[in-house]
This record gives sequence, C-alpha cells and structure tokens, in this order.
Amino acid sequence: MSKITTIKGFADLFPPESEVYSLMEETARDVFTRYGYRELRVPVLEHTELFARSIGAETDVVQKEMYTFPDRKGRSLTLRPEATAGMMRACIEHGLQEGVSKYFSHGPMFRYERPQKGRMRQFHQIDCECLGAHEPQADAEVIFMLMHFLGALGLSGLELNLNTLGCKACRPAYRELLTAYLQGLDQELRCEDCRRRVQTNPLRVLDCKNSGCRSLTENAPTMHDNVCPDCRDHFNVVRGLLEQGGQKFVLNHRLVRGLDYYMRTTFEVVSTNIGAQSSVAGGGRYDGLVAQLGGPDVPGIGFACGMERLAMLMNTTQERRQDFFLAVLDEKALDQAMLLACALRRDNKSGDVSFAAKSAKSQLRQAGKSGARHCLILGGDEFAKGSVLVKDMRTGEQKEILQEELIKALDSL
RNA sequence: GCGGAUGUAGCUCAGUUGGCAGAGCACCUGGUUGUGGCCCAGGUGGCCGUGGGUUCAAAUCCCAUCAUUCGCCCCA
Repeated sequence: MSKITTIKGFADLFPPESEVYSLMEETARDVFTRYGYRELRVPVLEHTELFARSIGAETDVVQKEMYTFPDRKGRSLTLRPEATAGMMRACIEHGLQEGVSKYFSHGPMFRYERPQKGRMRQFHQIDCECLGAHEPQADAEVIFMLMHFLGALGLSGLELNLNTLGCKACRPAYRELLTAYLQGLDQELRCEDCRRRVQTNPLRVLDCKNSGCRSLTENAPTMHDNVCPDCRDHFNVVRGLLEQGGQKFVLNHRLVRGLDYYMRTTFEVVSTNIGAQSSVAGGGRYDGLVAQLGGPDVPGIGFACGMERLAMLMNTTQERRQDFFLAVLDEKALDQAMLLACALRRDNKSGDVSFAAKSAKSQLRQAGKSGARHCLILGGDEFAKGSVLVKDMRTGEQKEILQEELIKALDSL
C-alpha cells in the first residue's frame, strides 16, 4: 500500500512552528485593532473572473499560477492567489458604508508555482485593506501600522522600500517614455527576459535582478521624475509624514509591483537574510480597483505580509509550560486521576494526566519533559487516603495534599 | 515552464575499491519495590525513495521514474 503524502508545495505545520503562526495572527489582531481595523473573513474559493478582472489578465499570476478548475456544474472557480480581490468583492457585495472602512484578514492563498525556500503553493498571508480614503495620510498610516506590526513580532534588519507608480493620468506617458529609452539600448540588454519585457511590461525591466540589466537601466527615466503634479504632491506628503514619524525608508525607483491594480504609493519590506525570496510584505494604493469590480469609485490602499517568510525570521524557541503532570502509579486510580485532572483544568490549570499506570521513574521523566511546574503523584497509598503527592519539579520538594484542597494548594505553591 | 543538488532509522547524517546495515540525537526498559534532569547498561526501530539493468555479489555502478530541495521566472 503506497503512502499518502501531502501535495507538492503544501505543508503540515506541527508545533512549535504552528505556534509561531498563531503568534503572528494574535499579534496582527492586537496591533491592527489599535488602528481601527476589524477582521473580515472571506472564502478561499471565488469565481475565476474576479481575479482576472482585478489582478490583471496579463499578469503571470493569472496566466499561469492559479488553481483554476470547473465545479460540478462547469463554472470556473479559482482558489484565491491573493486576498485583496476577495475582500473587495465582499465589501462591494454587502454595500460599502460612507467614509473609511478598515479590514484585516489572514489565511491560506494558492499559487501553482515551483516551490522553494519561502515559497509554497499553499502559503499564508496577513492582509490589511483601507477603503474610502484618498488622502496621503492614509498611505502613511498604513505603512506605520505595517512597520509597527513587524516590530511587534520582534523583527529587525528590515528595509522599507518606497516608490510611486503614478496614476492613470501620468503612467501611460511614462510607460512610453521608458519604452522608447529601453528600445534605444535594446542591443545591449543582456538578458533574454528583458528583451521580452520591453514589449510586454517595460516597468518590469527596472526590477530585473541581473546586474547587467541593472547597470544599463541605471540612468533610465524614473516614474518618480515623471509623475503628474497631483501624484507628486501626494507622494511628497507621504514621504514627509514618514520622515516626521521617524520611519526610515529607501526610495527605490525600481520597485514595480506585479499586480496591475497598484497605483501611486507602493511599498515593500525586504529582509537581507532569508535567501532569494526576500520580500516579506508588500502593498500599495489601488484607487481604481473597487470601481473596476463593479463597485462605487472608492479609493483603497493595503498590504499583504507573507507569513512563511516572516516565520523564517522569527525565533521559534517557545518553551512549553504546564502547571501539572498527573502521574498514576496504580491502575485502580486511573479513573479518579482523569477526573481530577479535568477538575484542575476547569479551574484554569493546564496539564496532562497519564492514561496508563507505568513506573514512577518513567512518569517522572515524562513530567520533566512536559515542562510541568508540579508533578502530582497518585499511587495506591494516596488513592486509599484521597490525597495526592505534590512534587515541585524545580526544587524537588514534595508534600502530601488532600484532593479537595489541591486547587487552593497549587495556587499558593 | 527552465537549471543545479539530494533521497539510508522518528530527526541529523556516515557508509572507503561493489563484500553481513551504521553513528549521534530521540524513544523504550533497567540500574533505584514509588521519584525526573546527569551518569551507566541494555533494547525497539530499515523494501538503503521506486522500477529495471550489470554482477557470483549492489546502499554503492548504469538507465528510468518519483519525491524533496536550492536557484531562475514571478511574487508575499
């Protein structure tokens, strides 16, 4: 019989790693709530069209990375490759309130890519979306919040990259300008991919990691120098706010995001020491997206954090702590022991109880490994007296205590 | 989709020129009739990824295949 295994690019998370993910989720909730965000839970499966319309039909994500399949009635469904589209869909479907709405979410996303370090086919993101604010103060707040969150996870050594992508008024002109510039040095472009990109997505040439391409585009016109006055003013306010707030950042004119809906402010947080997949969070403004999905013309800005990548940066040494381990030395006492343990748990104590009467030595060993503060020993003698022997695992002191006084005794020890 | 590396015990990995399948950690039992960590003794645990080939003989050499992994692409 062949073994059934996980699907390629899908992973089981055991402790302590699973606990790191819980910690990230709790921290996110704690921090985001302070900024007025509330949780939105949306489905993992959506109509394919949602993603085609929001992310961009020409992007790699939509063209070759989605888990798309027909349901039993032939409708095309897709496992979400990112969170924003579904959250926008939900907001539109249930009617947006006037003013600003702030939502966060977290959960699994799916992309059919070749797995590698920090990249799974099922991966997890924490997302924040702020709708209804076109002002640059909203951009700055979102960035402050993201950095606050990453700081609360105890991460350091991260770099915030910032850029503006212009808007639908000024980006087309820049795109032409850049294309013309790139075609001027077409022969010298070293990498194959960039030759193709000049045609399909010229902005991506700026983002190429090939050092030859990078030096060739060193003097290319930048979006930043070619945005319209409105975009320039917007970006300057964002930069000014970050500076005043003491948030360091790097202006990176090569920062071009892969999803079509981004405009104006974009940002990305990178780490230098987790291998090739260095981007741990990214986001930006997407003012046209809600309208594009059939909703009102409401502006938006948000970001996504890659939990797998954050996990690589967090130290996973969380010690196990329990209040007790209940060792049972006599078969007669097994039932009573289990009931006693449950009573302790109802009284907010945490701990394990033996289901089988084994040697004192082996159970003390087990108690030690469980990290229990006290080992409660219930053998034939204690069973007869209705008591329990309480051993302090740190000092080794032990004391016999009647079972009905146990709860009070554990508190005072 | 393209390249490179690796598959041997639960985990991390040795395994020489082709010659009985190994270590450390973990786990279990005992040393102590009912007392952990340290120490000591013993023990469980393997289709050597899978299928074929060469050979008297294959974990080892050859072919295929699957899986994992690191890069590219792309993205969080």
